[in-house]
Amino acid sequence: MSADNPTPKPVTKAGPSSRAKILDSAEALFAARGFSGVGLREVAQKVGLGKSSLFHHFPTKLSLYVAVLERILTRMDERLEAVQERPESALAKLRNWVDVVVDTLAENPTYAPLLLRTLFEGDVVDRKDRAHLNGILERILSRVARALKEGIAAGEIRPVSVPHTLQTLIGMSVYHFASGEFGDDLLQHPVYSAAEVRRRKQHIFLFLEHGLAAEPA
Amino acid sequence: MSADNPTPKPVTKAGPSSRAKILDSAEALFAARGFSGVGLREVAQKVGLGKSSLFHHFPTKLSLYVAVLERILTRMDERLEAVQERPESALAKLRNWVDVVVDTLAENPTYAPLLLRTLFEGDVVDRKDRAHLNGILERILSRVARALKEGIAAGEIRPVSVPHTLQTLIGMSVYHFASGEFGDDLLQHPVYSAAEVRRRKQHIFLFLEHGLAAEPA
DNA sequence: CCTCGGACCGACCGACCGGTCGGACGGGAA
DNA sequence: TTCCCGTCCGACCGGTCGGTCGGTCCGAGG
Repeated sequence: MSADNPTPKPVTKAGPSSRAKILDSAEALFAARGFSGVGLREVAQKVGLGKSSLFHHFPTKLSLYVAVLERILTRMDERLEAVQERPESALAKLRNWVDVVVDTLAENPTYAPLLLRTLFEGDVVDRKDRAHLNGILERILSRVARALKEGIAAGEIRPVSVPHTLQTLIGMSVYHFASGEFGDDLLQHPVYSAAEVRRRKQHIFLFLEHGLAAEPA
Repeated sequence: MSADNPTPKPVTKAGPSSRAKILDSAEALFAARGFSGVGLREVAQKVGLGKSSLFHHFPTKLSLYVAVLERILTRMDERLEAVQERPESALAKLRNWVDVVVDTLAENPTYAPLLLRTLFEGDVVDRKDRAHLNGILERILSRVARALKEGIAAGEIRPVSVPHTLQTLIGMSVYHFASGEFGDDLLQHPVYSAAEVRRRKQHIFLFLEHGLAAEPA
């Protein structure tokens, strides 16, 4: 069903691990052209293996795709977990998470496109795998949802709809880094350039705090 | 290159127009599974024609895809054009446009997924077609961009980055309606239900005006 | 020494892909 | 009636798809 153990045994010694190399190549290709747009021959060639060798590590093309997604979601979750939750204000917590999410997406240009694609290609992933991936995603989102609810209860945050706010946050971060050449054209600089990443963070922060309206002063 | 005239001649009489039926079916399938995920046999079967008949209306699969996109962008542009630009406040103009865009996306569930997909599958569309589609898109975005700039100049809107704000607006509207089952799960109701569409609009309006922070009062 | 098993490979399978071709059908003009 | 032309179709093309199969290679363990 879903991918098996990350590595059944650490390879005995500690090679560059074909499995990891396959995941790397597949991640790049799937991000660029999607599940149905990528052939296993291409993946194999990019890794430097024969196509049939892929099947020694992943039973089907789909299981490879799911393994790629699982690795991304797990890494994202780990990075968010590492952010200590000091008893700050809810808005400050939100700032921290946006900070980490944007950094992670910016450092790994394959993540945002791949995550967004999965929403569309969701029907290619069966219920079993979906449930598994949703579990990891759930952990990520629940952290943010909790902070939102606490902030609302404390009167620090407007009584917004939590799910709608989550959608807005995803849209502001994931979509932006998945917008590819279109985004590059719209901003007149590369979306993934250090300067634009910084601007994006600031834009999101200020938007969360003030919206678009100017200070009433 | 790009699709030819919307209809070279109105079909002589005015049949249900095979061409339009092909576009309808292709739009639904491409929205669900993307360019490479859909075969022309499937499109033909859904229309009720033989596969070879498709080639009498569109020279290649790609030209069909581009024609679908063109129709969507054109319709979206027409609906936005119909919104008269009474000399309102910039924020009120923005509200009007968000209103129209959300309505259009909500009434046509294929639009949002298809538009977002195109960002990813952009490399399948050649430069010629890209330029043509971007022209239509440009008209849509420039309207909003102008309102933003005017609002900023008038001191009504914070001095935000216009491109980043456009990205945020797209994320809040298009992404949300493209989020499929994931969105349905997150909200606990269908994203496209009338009630949730209304809530989405209100969420966006209030977010634009206030962000997340509670009134300082 | 021999065996065992994991990693790897080339050749091959049936199915399906986008696209072509020659012709059938049918209504309007001459 | 004849011809034309737009619409449509079935059969077919070369090529690629995901996946299978039999077998090679090689280092570890007895």
